[in-house]
Amino acid sequence: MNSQAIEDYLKAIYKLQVRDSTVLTSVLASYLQVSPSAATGMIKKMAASNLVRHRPYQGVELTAPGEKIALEVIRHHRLVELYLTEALGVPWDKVHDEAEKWEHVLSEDLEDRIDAFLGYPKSDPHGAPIPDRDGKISDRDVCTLSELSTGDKAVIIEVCDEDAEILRYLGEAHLYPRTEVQVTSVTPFDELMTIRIDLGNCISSELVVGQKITTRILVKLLSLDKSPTA
Amino acid sequence: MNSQAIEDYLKAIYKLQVRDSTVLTSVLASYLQVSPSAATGMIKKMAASNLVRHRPYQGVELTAPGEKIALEVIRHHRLVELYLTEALGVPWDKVHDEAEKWEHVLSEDLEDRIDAFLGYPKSDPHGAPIPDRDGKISDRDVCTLSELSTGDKAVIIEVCDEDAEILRYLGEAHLYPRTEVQVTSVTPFDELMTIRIDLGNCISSELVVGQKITTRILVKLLSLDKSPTA
DNA sequence: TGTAAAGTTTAACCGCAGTTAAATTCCACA
DNA sequence: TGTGGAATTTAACTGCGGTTAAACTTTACA
Repeated sequence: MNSQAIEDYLKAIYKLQVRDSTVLTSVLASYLQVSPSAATGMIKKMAASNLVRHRPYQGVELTAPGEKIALEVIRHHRLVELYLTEALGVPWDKVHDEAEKWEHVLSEDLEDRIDAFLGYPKSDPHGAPIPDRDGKISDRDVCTLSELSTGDKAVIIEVCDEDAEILRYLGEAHLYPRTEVQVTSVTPFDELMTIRIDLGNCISSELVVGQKITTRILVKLLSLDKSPTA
Repeated sequence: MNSQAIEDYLKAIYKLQVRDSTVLTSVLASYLQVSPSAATGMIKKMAASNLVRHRPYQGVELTAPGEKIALEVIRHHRLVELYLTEALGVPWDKVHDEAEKWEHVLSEDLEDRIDAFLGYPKSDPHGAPIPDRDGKISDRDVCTLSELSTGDKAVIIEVCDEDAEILRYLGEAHLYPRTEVQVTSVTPFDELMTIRIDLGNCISSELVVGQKITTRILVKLLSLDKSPTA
């Protein structure tokens, strides 16, 4: 069995690899809030167990066994997040921190029971995909909200779950997964985006959001209608 | 916050104090499966934090703050045991080991949600009382099954939860909390006890049990009818 | 009442995961 | 192409919770 610390490192490397296929020690260290030397030490230990590949001074990459463990931890995390929301009504800005603790103590048996209780779900409350038992994640055709242009219509697929304050803000604005939005306008330089949010029942609201928000929302483009609304 | 290790020590001392008000280092060490010197070390650390009182070579006792923490951990443990049984259908011989892990990562918020979900229960699946939020445990008028005599009728209040094999055996025999039993006979020397078990619907079964079992079952005496059935 | 055995504590050590400080390597730029 | 600065790694150390071995109490009994 791997320690909780190693599980946290593997999960972090997995997440950081999405952006850059090789992860620098300093990036990993600051993500995990430890000193660079602590990260180096753990990297060497994990490399010795063949969980990561380490090219000194160049960065680190998961091996197949390392990625497998990372995906198991992520599966635990996301199942627990959804379970806490569905079964116990924990608000969506709190489930992440709880799941950070629970993911490390979840037995296979309990994982299966929770999975069955939830009806073998495909995504967590923030829209993040839940890997299946073999660690497979279904492909998705998404981009960030910030990549859209004026007139684009899209449906929210996923929001970043790691900042509770942002989640509370998004919740108040009804920016949940499955909510439809349309880009009304984008300002130059700051790229402030005005979006129309579909609240259902033919009601909608408008909101101006900056890149702190637009880069943390993944959407699926619905139409390519570029005609300016103005 | 106290470490998981300290929580485990406090809980262990609490349980061992039920038998003997002062707990010997060796007894604590063997209960926790660590060396006596490890126990001594932790005892000294906990004494320095005023969680226990230590009389060297004589034993250890919980202080009021130490008992408070022990009861909080026990409350977590028993709530989780019941929750896993009720909400996820985990069999009663497995919930103990799961709860040993979960009890240390349960937030106050989640504790409250689980408590409410379960309807503020008073006892866990094995019949052990759940302390309330202030650590209070309601008084019970119980004795061990081994203390009964021929002819005594009693209702099972609690069974020891720490041995999964015994729990499976008890489950097969329908020896759950709230089951009624009557002592049919007791052999001399070995004190093998024949008991009639009320299975409901006017069906009953008979079983011969030794002290390994009879000392691990807490009952409440229903009648003092001592007339031998023979 | 002296002593041996049993129980307890102390001492020296280990692995884990972190720290700071020093040494090393890499890279970009003059 | 040499060199300074930034990133990385190594070295020395810390606290935690465990270990074994040695030293020390306590106690029971001859």
